Amino acid sequence: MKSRLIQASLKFRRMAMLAGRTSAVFLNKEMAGESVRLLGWVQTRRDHGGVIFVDLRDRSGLVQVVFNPDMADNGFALAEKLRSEYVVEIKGKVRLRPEGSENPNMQTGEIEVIAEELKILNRAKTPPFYIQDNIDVDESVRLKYRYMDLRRPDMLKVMFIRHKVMQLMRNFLDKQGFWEIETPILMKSTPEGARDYLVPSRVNPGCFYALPQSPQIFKQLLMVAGMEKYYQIARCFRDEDLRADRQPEFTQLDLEMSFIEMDDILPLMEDLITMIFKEIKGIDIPKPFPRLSYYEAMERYGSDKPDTRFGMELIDVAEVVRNSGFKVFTDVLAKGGRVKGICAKGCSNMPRREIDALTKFVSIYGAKGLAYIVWGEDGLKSPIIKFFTEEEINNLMATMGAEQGDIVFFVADKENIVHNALGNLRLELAKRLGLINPNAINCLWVTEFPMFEYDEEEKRYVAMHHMFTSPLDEDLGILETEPLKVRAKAYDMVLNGIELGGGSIRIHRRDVQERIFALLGMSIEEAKDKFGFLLEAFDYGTPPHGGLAFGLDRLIMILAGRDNIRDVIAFPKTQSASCLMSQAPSPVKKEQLKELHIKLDIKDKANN
RNA sequence: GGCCCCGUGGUGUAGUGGUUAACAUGCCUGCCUGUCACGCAGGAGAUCGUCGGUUCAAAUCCGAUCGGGGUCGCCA
Repeated sequence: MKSRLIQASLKFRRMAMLAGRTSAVFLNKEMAGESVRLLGWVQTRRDHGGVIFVDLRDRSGLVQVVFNPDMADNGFALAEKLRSEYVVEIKGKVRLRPEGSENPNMQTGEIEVIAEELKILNRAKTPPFYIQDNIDVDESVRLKYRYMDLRRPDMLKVMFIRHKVMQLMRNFLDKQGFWEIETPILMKSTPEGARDYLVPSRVNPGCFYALPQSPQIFKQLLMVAGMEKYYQIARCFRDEDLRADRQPEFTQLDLEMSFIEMDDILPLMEDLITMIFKEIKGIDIPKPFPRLSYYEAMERYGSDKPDTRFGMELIDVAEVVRNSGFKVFTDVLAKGGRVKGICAKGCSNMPRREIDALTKFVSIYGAKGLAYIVWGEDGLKSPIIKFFTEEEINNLMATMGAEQGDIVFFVADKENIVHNALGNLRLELAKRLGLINPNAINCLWVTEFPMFEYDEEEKRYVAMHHMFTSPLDEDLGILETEPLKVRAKAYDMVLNGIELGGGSIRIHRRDVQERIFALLGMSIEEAKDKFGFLLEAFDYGTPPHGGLAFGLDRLIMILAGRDNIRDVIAFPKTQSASCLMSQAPSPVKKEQLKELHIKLDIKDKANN
């Protein structure tokens, strides 16, 4: 990875030179004897009484500056006053370090700068934590002093990668004929999907804008508008609970194209992503990416974003156990549920308490139990073995592909619970057993998502992707009769089990769109109220179109080898959606609320 | 909204009923001409997140609350 990144960073070093300033890591042996002007922060000061060493840090790296007592203008006395994070300007000469005092651990360790002039541009309070990599500091402290945290080389590197990726995307899409077009941040609240962030309108009392969950509707309107190829690096807002890979505001590479089908857009997106991995990491990802149907992904991996860097697939054992004497399994099957298992290779010596822990683990996902059979050195051991005949057991172990030394685990329940529980158990076991090669990059597409899911709470169908997603042509006939079987022209790109992006081919015919609205239990009037402008637009010559959006933060997270997206966002929010640095959100003055015609209805907390 | 983990000098930790609240690092002062996590000597720095309870006695036990993280639900 380094070569390309360093090549790229050379550019900003040249820029620095133009400003009459030299970046720290630009200095090298060949520059010995040259006069330079350095600007940056004091990393460390080592005061030996008669000589002072200062490691000067700028965005590019570190260089050692030497202060001797014979400096002009009292420079040495000034150097004695230097402290960590002071901002300084140093003029001096580059020279090779005396023999034996080179520092091979430092990129500029062969040289040093003899200071001739020192100017303290600004002093600094003692930093709350070290400005260096691999610090062990509570994240809340880092977030409170984010501007300090970002000075750390690790964080600078992440920000640089992020910048580069955005430039690569823009270049790539520009060359492909995409136009970068901005869409409104203040827009109309729409039903479905995530909870909106609302913004009150002062001039329209009682009315609210919503911040976009994504530019979805506008990008479709841009297709109606004949832009043909649009993209935007767009900020999106969703007022839902946070996770390690979810922030209330996040960034998407959003794009849309006219006159395309799935087979036009998927290869193009593969080109984009593989190019980025090549440029940033020097990794070649083979194309085309494998495609898995949603059905296959769920059946084999129990997930719509399968991590296929390892096997341990889910295996259906319904036919083997259907007529057995084990009521837990047979009852579930009789009620239309599923019984599936996974085989953990070489785990037969797993201690009982660990198996109990796994049982607890699957209960998180609603599984009522975790059946298991251990195939140890002295044969099979299991609390459930007594319910089966020998033939059934042999059959079961054969179906599971189990051998001596393995454990097989089973979950019996409703289909979604079985898949969710085993899918996550599979990942958990892989993590514990170290089955995942951390350097592997594994990309695939999941396609043929169902159009609808049934929402038990609302007692109606809801769109799985969104309500503008086109059904597969061959499934249009069963739209009203068997809606749950209708598949969508929707696709997700999955990278190492992380959903990187997703999109769909959109409905461009009004009649189909109205049938979808009807199925979602939305009357024409309601649809007109919510999306009238879009429906109306569709009447004026809408081209077939489709698109996709990538989660930029997640992509950067993977590229930078991080395990949460806070680390790749300059100023992220905490799990409670607040900013520890700026203290947002915060109460506002009564007058501000009054102007907005808003009265608060909360208990006692912060009621102005 | 549920479950789990965490909260002690600036930072990271130790301390599981009675301690002068310990250690490392950082910080301050002095000394030191080749260090690079410089070294040496000395010093300052903590109402143990907050509130309440139990107890003769609480950093320690209990309850609540606040803050941070993970996760389920939720969210593409």
